[in-house]
Order: sequence, then C-alpha cells, then structure tokens
Amino acid sequence: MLKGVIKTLTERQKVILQAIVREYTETGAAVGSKALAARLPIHVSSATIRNEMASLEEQGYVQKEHTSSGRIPSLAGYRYYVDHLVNNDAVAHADIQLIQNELSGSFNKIDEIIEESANLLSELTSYTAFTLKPEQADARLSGFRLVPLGNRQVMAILVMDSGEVANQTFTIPRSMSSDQLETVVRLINDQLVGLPITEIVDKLRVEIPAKVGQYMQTPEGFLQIFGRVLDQAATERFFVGGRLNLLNFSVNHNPQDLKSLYQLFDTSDDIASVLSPPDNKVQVKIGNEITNDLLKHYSLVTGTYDVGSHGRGMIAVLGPTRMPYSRMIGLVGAFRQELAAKLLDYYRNLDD
Amino acid sequence: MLKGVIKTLTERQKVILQAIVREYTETGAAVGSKALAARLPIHVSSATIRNEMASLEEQGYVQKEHTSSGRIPSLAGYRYYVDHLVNNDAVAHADIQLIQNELSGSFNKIDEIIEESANLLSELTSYTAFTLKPEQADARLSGFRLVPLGNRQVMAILVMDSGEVANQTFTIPRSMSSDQLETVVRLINDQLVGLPITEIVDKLRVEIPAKVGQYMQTPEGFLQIFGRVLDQAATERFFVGGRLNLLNFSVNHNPQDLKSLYQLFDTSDDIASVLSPPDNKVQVKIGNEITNDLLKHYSLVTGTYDVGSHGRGMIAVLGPTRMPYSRMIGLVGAFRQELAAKLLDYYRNLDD
DNA sequence: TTTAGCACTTACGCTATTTGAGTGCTAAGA
DNA sequence: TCTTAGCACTCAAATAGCGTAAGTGCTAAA
Repeated sequence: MLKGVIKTLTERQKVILQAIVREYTETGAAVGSKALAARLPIHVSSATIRNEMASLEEQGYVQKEHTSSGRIPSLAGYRYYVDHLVNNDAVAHADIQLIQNELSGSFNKIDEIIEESANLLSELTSYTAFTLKPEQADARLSGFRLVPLGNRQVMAILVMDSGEVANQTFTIPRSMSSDQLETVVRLINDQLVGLPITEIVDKLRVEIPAKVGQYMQTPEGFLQIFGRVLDQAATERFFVGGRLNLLNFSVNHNPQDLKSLYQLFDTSDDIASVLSPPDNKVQVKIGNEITNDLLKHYSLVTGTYDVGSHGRGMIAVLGPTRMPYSRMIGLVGAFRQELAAKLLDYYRNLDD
Repeated sequence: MLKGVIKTLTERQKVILQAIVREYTETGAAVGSKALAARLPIHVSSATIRNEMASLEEQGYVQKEHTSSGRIPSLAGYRYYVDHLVNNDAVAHADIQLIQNELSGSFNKIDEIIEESANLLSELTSYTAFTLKPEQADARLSGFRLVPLGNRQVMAILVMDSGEVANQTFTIPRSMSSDQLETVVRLINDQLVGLPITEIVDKLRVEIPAKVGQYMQTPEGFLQIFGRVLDQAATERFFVGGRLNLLNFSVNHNPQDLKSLYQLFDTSDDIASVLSPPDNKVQVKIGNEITNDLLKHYSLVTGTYDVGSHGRGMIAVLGPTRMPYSRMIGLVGAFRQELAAKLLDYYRNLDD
C-alpha cells in the first residue's frame, strides 16, 4: 500500500496544498476537488486534483474528515505551508498605522507599554496575545528603600537598574523601631546594590539573615517582605491581552478546559517556558509542537524584539491551528519592530 | 377565567411551592405532580397536587415550560420562597471553619483580606463573588509624597486616613526641577491634607491648578498624575473572585454576552451601583429586580459588614436565578460576620 | 498524463413515528 | 366540600427512514 514516501512536492502539488490551506483557514470547511479546480489558476480537471490530493494525503500533508469528505490540512501540512508556502505579502498599511498610533502616546512605565501591546496585538488578531518585558540577563538592584506612611505602615520600594520598580506596603511589628529599620535598609543597600538578582537570592538565604540578625530579633518577617518585592520585580514581566478571545477560538468548549487554560495564563513561569525564545526571528509552533499539553490543539506565533543593551523581550499570539498564518507572521513581524523602536525611544528619552 | 387573585397561600400550598423550588434548584428539571406526590411528607394524590399547582400558577408563583410540562418556579415564586420559605438551617460547620481558617492568616493590607475574601466566597459557592472594601464616607487625605527613584523616575504615594495607600510611578519632564516638585508637594500637603476626597476633587479643578501654576509652567501633567492616584485610592475598593465560574452558570453561552459581563465586572462604578447597600442584613435580588440589564437573568445575594468607625463594606454572590437560596443566604450571612470580625481585629492591631 | 464517467460513501436536513412524562377535566367517593 | 381515580390530550425528545449534495476512488479511453 505505501508506495514509498516521496520527500519533495511537485510545483503543482505545492500550489494545491497552498490553496487547500488558504481555503480551509478562510472557510473552515473541508475543501473538495471540484471547488478547488474551479478556484485554481492552473487549468486541470477535478480528477487530476483528486489524484494529486491522494498523493498529498499519502505524504501526510492533508487528511480527510471522513471517507468521502474533502481534504483538510494536517499539522504537517500547516508546517509545510508555513515553512515553504507563505507569501510575505506586505502587512496591511492600516495595521502598521494602528500600531504606531497606539504606541505613540506617552507612557509612564515600561509596563504600560508592554501591557498596551498585549491588548493591541490581541485586538489586531482577535486571538490571545502575550507580551514579555525585555529581560536584561544581568539586571541589578540599584536601590532599596522604606517609606514610612504613618500608623506602622511602611512601603518597601525596590528599583532595578533596568528601570523596573516594585513596591509593597506592609505593617511592621510593634517591636521594631525606626532606627532598626533604617539600619537594615542601609545594610541592604550597602551589601546588595549592584548585584544581579540571582546572586541576591542566594545571599538572602544565609549571609544576609545572619547580618540582619545583629540588629533585629526576628529578621525573618522583614526579609520575607524584601524577598517578595524582589520576586515581584523579577517575575512580573508578563502580560496577557484578549483573554476572552479564547472563547471564540477554543477547540473545547467545556468550562473545565477553559479554566485550566486561564490558570496557565496566570502562571508566568509556565507560559514563559512555553514561549522559549529561539532565534531572532518570528517563529511558528503548530499543535503538538508546543511543549505544553494544554496548548497542543492550538498554534503559537512568537517573535522576539531587541532593545539593545536593555535586553530582549518577546511577543506571541495564541490562536487555533487553523489560523491565517501569512497574516499572523506578517503582523507579529511588524509588531516586534515597532515595539523595539518604541522601547529604544523610551529608554533614550529616559537615559539622557 | 381569573377567579380573582388570592393573596395568601394555604399551608399546603406553601409546602408544595417550597418543594418545587427545592427540587428544581437541585435537579434543574421541571417538577411534575406525580414525582412531587411521592416526595412530599404529606399524603395526597397527584391529582390533588395538580389542583394546588394550578392554583399556584394562577397566582403567578410557578409556571410551565410548555403546555404539558411540569412546573418551574417563576421569579415571583423564588421571591416568595426567599421571603417566607427559606429555613435558616445552620450553615455547615465545615464552611465556617474554612472561612475562619482562610481569614486567620496575617495580612499586610486590607486589600489582601478583601481580595482573599472574594476568592474564598466564590470557591465556597461555585459562583462569582464580589467584595467591596469598607467605605468610610468621610475618608480624608492624610499625606502625599513623591519619592525620587533616580533617572527622572518618581513614585507618587498617597495615604488616606483610612489606611488606604495608592501609588504610581511616572517620569518627570526634563524641564522640572526637584525644587519645583518639592514645592508642589508641600503645597498639596498644606492645602489638601485633612480634606475628604470629594472636596479635593472639586479643588483640583480650579483652585489648585492656579496655585501650582505659580511654580510650574505646565502643572497639568503633574496634577493629572496626582488625580489619577487619588482616583485609584478612591475607586479601587472592589474585588471579583471566581470570574471563571460564570462559565458554569451563565444563561447565555455566546461569547459576546460573556464579554459584556466581564467588562461590567471591570467597571467598579457600575457594579457598586448594582450592589447598592440596603439595610444591614443579607439581601436577595432575583432576576429583573437587579437594576442592570446585563444581570437580569441572574440572582444576587448581597450582605453588608460593619467595621465600626472604619465604615461599612459589602460582599455579594452572583449566580443563576436557580440557586440554592437557603444555603447562599446562610453562607453570605456567616461570611459577613467573620469578615467584620477579622477586619475589626486587623484595625485594632494597627491602631494601638 | 490527463480526464470523463461511474459506482459508492457520508453528513445533513426533512419528515414521520414512537415514547414518556405530564396536564386538565370529569365524575364518583369520603 | 374536598379528594382522587381515570381518561383523553399535549408536547419534547429520541428514533428511524429517506432524499440530496458534495465528495471520493477507480477504470478506461484520449
């Protein structure tokens, strides 16, 4: 039965596969030989198309929903399409305009830009979008301070040299004097400022508690606060836009699955690992190419953006495997450039 | 045909209505005379039940899905049930235990307690829960300060005498000196501290800009930041828990409606007005008794909690009209007491 | 290699038909 | 006067049957 799998497709087969993917992503219905024959620029009969389709099926690029149905692309078919058949037609001018427009406003924080980007990208695509802040591998602590707010309330503020700011208010125990606090703040600033986060986390385990212990009886509670704020600065790099769009394209409409997905969206570690930044370009992961099982019936278009010395971030769009890949790839590609430009601009404005 | 609407129900009718509501909220299926006759403690034939049901229907307490179906409660039926037929059987000991347990931890901010409450309440009910922070009608500004973070970044912090803290970081324009900033902060503290929020909002329109204008060329940008932080302190009183539970009980499964609802959840003003605190007790609003059209096919169980001089807050559960009212009323009642106790405890701990 | 022709398959939409749970009404019994 | 057995009737939901449209694979001729 297996006549041996041929590795290369003829030109005509490519045209047909391309047409099948396009048609199917547009209409969502399996595409048959007759309709395809009418639609194709080349003039061949439906019977010929049928023969080619059979060949494509044998090679695993298309499949049938049932014995006598038309063909739909398989995951391998989508992969082939994305790798060889997308035409990089220009991104709609209106879309670029829109991106530039939305990003042209003035923002107070990086976070605002990144969050707005997630929303905009989801709006443009009607899917769910993720954005990650640029990660400076060597981000260092540049300052820590406590601001008394009265009534034993204190706000802890932590600043990274990347510009990240994290803060948290808490209540100090009655037993703690403001002198003690100040000493500890000075200690932290002396010992930890200038160090990268990873190192701080290490020191926070043994070295620092010992030193702080000289000034406080119970340093644990306080250092816990510090650790939490540090954690916040390090991990809150992640925004989701268009969560609700998931309702439109989710394959499985039962609430339990949706909940699992939404929970996944809220665990930044997991999502970050799924997005795993590859090379510098736009990358497409289709179906089970995505490492997370919850997402194996979806597709993910990710792109990195480069902000020079300020590190590199990511954007991504999550949608159905049946998505208009050409458009998505173009859009993510354009977006990463616009975003990089905006952020470079932001930092330039800040630094001088 | 209308023999005249009788206003009072006989004992037997009450028993039957109660049974219909219970059965229907449990099973979701219209309840028929035969099944009911078997289930009821009183011994009457199904024919008798049918007669009584006809009477109940005439009075508007139950209705049919179609000519030959069993009966389901009408909104009026639910209302009667809630007003006269719920039995305040004790809230499950396990539930109270759970509430006390979850609230027994130590929290750094009121917000954490209130947020955790929303989550817990939604978990207990499997519905969506809302919590509002206690509102001190006369909350006043007790302090405003700016903390320079380096690189022209500044954090604005605002403290209310109720203990609320709001903050925001922003970037100051190059043209602004730190002297200018300090002057303005002093001005704000001199002029506005001690005033209730409403008054501040008024002054912020005319009086303050004029005064600030003496020290800055462009006070608008800065005052906008101040206004935004103020707004945050005033309006972020509101938490939602179990948003996703809506997927389980929403009447209408089309994405558009869900989106509208979720958007409603995010506009605190609208929700707050829907919840409109009534008397001190637990209150039930059924279907179109809720003023907001988006919610007119749901029911809302609200309860207020009293934190003495620190004001009064609210909790609420949003679920389907077909909900187990007895349990919900009991649960919300217990929760409001536990929450009030916890908050009183929190404030006592803070004040002295 | 291509294509016309043909037998075959399958989903989908229609139209009965059956079944089961339930109703209202009537007339007899308590 | 209230209760109840009995009966004819209704309707939703499930089931079965049937025609249609769109599609396929295969064969044989061009």
